[in-house]
Amino acid sequence: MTATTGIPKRADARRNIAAILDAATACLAVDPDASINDIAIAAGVGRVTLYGHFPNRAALVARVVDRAIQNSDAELEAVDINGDAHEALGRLLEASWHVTHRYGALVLAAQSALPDRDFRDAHDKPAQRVLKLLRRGRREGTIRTDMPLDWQVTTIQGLLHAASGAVQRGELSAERAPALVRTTVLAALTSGHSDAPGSGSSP
Amino acid sequence: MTATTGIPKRADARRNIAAILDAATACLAVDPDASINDIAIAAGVGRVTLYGHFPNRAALVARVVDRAIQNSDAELEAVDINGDAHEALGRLLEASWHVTHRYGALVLAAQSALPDRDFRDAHDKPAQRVLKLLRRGRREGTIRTDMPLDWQVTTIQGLLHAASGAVQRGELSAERAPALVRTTVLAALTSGHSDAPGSGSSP
DNA sequence: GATAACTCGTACAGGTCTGTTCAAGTTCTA
DNA sequence: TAGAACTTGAACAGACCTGTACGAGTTATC
Repeated sequence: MTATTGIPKRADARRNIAAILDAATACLAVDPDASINDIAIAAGVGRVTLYGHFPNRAALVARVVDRAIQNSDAELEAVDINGDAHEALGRLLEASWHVTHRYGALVLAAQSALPDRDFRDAHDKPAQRVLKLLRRGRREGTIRTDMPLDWQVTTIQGLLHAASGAVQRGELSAERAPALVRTTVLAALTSGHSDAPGSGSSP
Repeated sequence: MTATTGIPKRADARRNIAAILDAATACLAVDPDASINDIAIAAGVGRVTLYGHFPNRAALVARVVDRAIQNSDAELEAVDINGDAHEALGRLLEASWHVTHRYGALVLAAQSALPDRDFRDAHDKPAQRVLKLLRRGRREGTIRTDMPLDWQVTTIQGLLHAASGAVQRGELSAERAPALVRTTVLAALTSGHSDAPGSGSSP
């Protein structure tokens, strides 16, 4: 996706682009309606410079989201999905928490700035990972099957967002959040008896 | 709260005010950033007429939210809180679902248009009811006590919003939602064994 | 049916945001 | 060090929103 043009950008240009992308990520994660002006200022460049690198708001948001997805994907890819589905889901949840918390409301910015299709594709990808794991858990009997699979995904996303919001509002410490999300989601989706008292660190 | 002025409004004025309030509720529930223009059109009145009844956006939103809170409160007040806490919470959840679904994103409109204090007060009130019930459930041993009370409230709100969103996006039918919310929340917050298979209609 | 209350369209002022242009500077690169 | 690439502030046009003003037309109410 990186420009097919043979001429490489100048060093300062590349530096600025990176700064803009970083600033945009930070701004949009907090306020999905952050203006181009705010972002330019946060990046330490002029508004015109920003427009020199990104044709419009949508393009910028798209790039930011793209990068966020890529990073998130790498982070989630590193999670060990094998072994007991219950345990694996727990690990995936904690990793997902970090991603959700870091990128916060960015998803909302994407939703209003990107064409529906693009947004859909981007947001669905991480869901696939969860979906796969849930299917396995259902097959193995650790995940309850008396509710739609989609709803279980919705449940997970909902709780992740809720936790992220609570932390941002200062109602919950960022340290406690991942364990709580893990415990709560597992309790909600587990079929039989549920234990998982502490945030177990058993090797 | 209704104007202390002795002179009652004319009939058509009252009718229009009602129409504006209804339209505003509907518009804001879908898009918290709906413009005054959109609302006026939806209400079937001129923009100027709207400004004749409400001095500004904030005042209109405040009235809409006020009414929504009042209605919600009545609806939730009608729920039987007595008896088994587990069962009672189930009933309260289904009622809460209807409220959440009806007023959707209105809470967001309130958040950005109202002074923080007013908003806080309004949104905290319904939470009190849940809080009270959760406390009792914890005391009685039906609700798990190994996670903060606040988090449990957050969990409930998060799942309600998630369900509302899923229905609006067409991923979930409005009929199935209440039972799913109920089952899922109870599974998440119940301490011991959890049953609640079907959406029981046992008298 | 007369009068006050109400509505309506148009139009305006002030604000914010987006995206573009331009002319002048700065900095990388070769 | 020369030239191309890049940055920059100021300034503009266009869009949209809020809130206000006005004059003419409707409609409830007594």
